[in-house]
Amino acid sequence: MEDDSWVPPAVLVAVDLVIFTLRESRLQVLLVERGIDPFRGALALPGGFLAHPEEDLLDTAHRELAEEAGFAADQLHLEQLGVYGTPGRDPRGRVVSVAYLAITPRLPEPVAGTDASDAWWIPTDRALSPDTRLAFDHRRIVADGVERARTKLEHSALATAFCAPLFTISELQEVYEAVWGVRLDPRNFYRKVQSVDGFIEPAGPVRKTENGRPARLFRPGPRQSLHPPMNRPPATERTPS
Amino acid sequence: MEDDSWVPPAVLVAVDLVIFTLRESRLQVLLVERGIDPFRGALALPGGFLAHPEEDLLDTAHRELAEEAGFAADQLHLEQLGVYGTPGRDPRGRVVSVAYLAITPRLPEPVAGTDASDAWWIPTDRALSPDTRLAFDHRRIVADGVERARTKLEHSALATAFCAPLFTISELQEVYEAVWGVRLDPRNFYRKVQSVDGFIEPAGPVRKTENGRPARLFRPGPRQSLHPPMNRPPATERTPS
DNA sequence: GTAGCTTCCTGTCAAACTGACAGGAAGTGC
DNA sequence: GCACTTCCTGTCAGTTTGACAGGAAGCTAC
Repeated sequence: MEDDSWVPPAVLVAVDLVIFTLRESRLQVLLVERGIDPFRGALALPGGFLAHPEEDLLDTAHRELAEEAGFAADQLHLEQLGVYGTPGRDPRGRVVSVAYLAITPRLPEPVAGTDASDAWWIPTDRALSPDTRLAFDHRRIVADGVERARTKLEHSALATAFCAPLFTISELQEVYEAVWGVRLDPRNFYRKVQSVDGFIEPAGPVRKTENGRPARLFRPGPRQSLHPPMNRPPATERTPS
Repeated sequence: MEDDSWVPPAVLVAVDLVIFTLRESRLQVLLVERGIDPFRGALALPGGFLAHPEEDLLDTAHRELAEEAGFAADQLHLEQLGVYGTPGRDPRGRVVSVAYLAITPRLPEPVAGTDASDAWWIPTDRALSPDTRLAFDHRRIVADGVERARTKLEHSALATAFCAPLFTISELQEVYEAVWGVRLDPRNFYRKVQSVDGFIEPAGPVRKTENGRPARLFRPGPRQSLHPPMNRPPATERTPS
């Protein structure tokens, strides 16, 4: 500060994406196999550096989302997760990475026509298990993403981002059960979810078939924050069998 | 990506601090008057660039905290708030700023012996009012900080960070009332706050005098997350007279 | 000392919410 | 038709919430 000729140091800024979806009733995250060093062969979050010095961070996230996973901007939830800038987290040099949390409904095909062709949906509990090797500090970032999703489910309408535009109440319950790793009583869930003011609203008299009695369809309501919040049961912390 | 000679762009990384405290029963934020262009004379959050290319972000935050406000590392709560990297937010060039949220108990002297001598505690509602000119996008950052504090008060023990090591229940209530901008019933607050498991614990038979009947003292409990959460009343959104 | 003031703390009560559970409604396949 | 599925409505006891009464324990004024 005292030295007028002092110039602040410049660092590389990257964007990493934690993309969540629900598949086979489990919370899964999109990971790519790295084709280059460092961490060649390890799994990593999709992401990359700013394309040019004036690219907005959110634009970078959207661009990577399209390039690496083929997602259009408007079909998913996207929010900032945090910054990860510990020196030494990237062996190539100082890289500050901005992590974004993206949530998408289950898509017809896993990952189609992507730039990084070696991309897979991995259940989060497997991604976080000790014997899965993740590049950089991406294990921590995934863990933070899971934690964020868990708490946001309590007092925001985030769960609907996992669902198609129209969904049934049991589909919504499936989201809560998968992310929280708990079983919920369908009847109490049914009552609760409809009593929270602008959470979900009925979508016409339309119905839908599968196996049993047809279920009513709902769409996301206007409310983003839930009052009163959804009640997370005292953590059995076991994935529902 | 296709061009092997492509080099990712480097940008400047700064750290900004949203430092909250409680003074005169109001939530206040520490702002400094800028002595240099751009935004000379406007109010801004304390902060600065990385001192050297290998400085950790959290270290930068602690260093600025000490330099600009004279706070030691261990006497306050510090957490990451978010990243602000819109191109054009700093007229001098591309700057990506990492905002940290700091919370400190009320201190004997406002701001003593600081580097930036023109620092003041400003009530947040005044800082956010239209006729206060804040530098850069700091208005947005302060607003995000307030919002973060409000929601974290609901389901974390953050409120105790505003208090001295030992505090009374009414002091704790004062925090909730100031940050939420609501009046709470002391009797219900008293009951609720003690029923939440590890939130606060009694600190000896010690007492303390002021004006009326002496109050029992408490210290922060081990629990960081509150189950069940504190209940935020349906937003009158008026500061308590 | 007592009256009057302050703030702190305990207790009560009705309304609302929660968790556990019974059982009927509306589809499917056989 | 029957068995089986899932969806939806209801009941009921235990807990939590919000509103409020009133006593306890300090201070100051007289």
